[in-house]
Amino acid sequence: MHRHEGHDACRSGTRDMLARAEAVCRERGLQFTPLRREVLEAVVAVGKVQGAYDIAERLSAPGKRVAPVSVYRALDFLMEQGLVHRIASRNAFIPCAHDHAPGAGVIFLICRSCGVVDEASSEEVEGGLGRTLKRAGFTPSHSILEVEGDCGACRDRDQAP
Amino acid sequence: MHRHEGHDACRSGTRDMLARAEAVCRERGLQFTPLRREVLEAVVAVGKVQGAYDIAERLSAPGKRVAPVSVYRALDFLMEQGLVHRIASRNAFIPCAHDHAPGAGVIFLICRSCGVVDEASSEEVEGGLGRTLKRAGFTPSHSILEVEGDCGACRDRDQAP
DNA sequence: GCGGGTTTGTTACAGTGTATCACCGCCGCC
DNA sequence: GGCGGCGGTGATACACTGTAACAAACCCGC
Repeated sequence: MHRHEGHDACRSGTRDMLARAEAVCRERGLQFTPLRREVLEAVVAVGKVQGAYDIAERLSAPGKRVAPVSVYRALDFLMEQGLVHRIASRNAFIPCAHDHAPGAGVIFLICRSCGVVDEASSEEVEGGLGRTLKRAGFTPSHSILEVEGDCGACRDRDQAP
Repeated sequence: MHRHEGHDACRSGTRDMLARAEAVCRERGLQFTPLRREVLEAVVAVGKVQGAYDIAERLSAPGKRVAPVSVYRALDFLMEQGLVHRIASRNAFIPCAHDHAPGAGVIFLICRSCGVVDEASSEEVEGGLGRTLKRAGFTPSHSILEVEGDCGACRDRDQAP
């Protein structure tokens, strides 16, 4: 089991993220278009959960409107490439913090006060879940594990104002 | 770790469920009104995931329309009492199969072909998750764990037609 | 240049959930 | 009996989330 390097590392890079996206697309023969880049930039820049309509609004400017449907299409693409995650309990999207195995059991830690989402993983959880499903005679196709609560940073901030 | 008794037992009882609901409400000094009863009946009777609008339609009849907003209010109430669960990945609702500790880490097993939702639990998963959160410095308020896939019954049916 | 695939823009619409206000029924109180 | 409060319901309207369908633009290889 391991845990990743923290938000600073995640946030380290709009640049890193874009570089990763470009690499992924080149490698797979897919187009990393301006719209897809802008949507990814918006998701990474904010770093918190935000809805597709928030992103659309953020990308829109007087004279240049980005329709939600375009954002959805870009997000679908980015999710297929594993660059963005969808948070089901919030109908919202976040950047993928780092490369993890495509089907890996990611645990999303959603802070309800600051909206930052951390990613964790645990072989213990994953193994236990696999055994539980097997015992239940259930064949999984995919699973989501989202935890809402307070992140350490917010707790510290609230306690020492 | 344990697993519950299977769908037959869950389904055993619209009657059991209603009795439980009445008991819960009486005990807590809350009203188990006709509307709330009807909504709970509809959720239990179908047994599969269904949206609030499905329930509203099911309860409506020529001359007696039940508005979705009323269904939502009843569902909110029933969820607060732990009689109904919400499946975030489907925007849908199911009856709570049985009494589990209010905050317990329930695992939802959602069959994508028949729509039946089984509930499981695992101390291994729960313990591992707790340790992972602690290590991440994250204080959970609540979590959801939903797995989509094929239940044993559907797999058997499909393999031996 | 041309044909065929992919991407984007645009409009419209379906599905999900909430806010607001009025009304009703009930209960306790004067 | 009358009055006021309170929770529940009905009804309308609206906000938010997501998708369908079609046309136009773009790119790329031929």
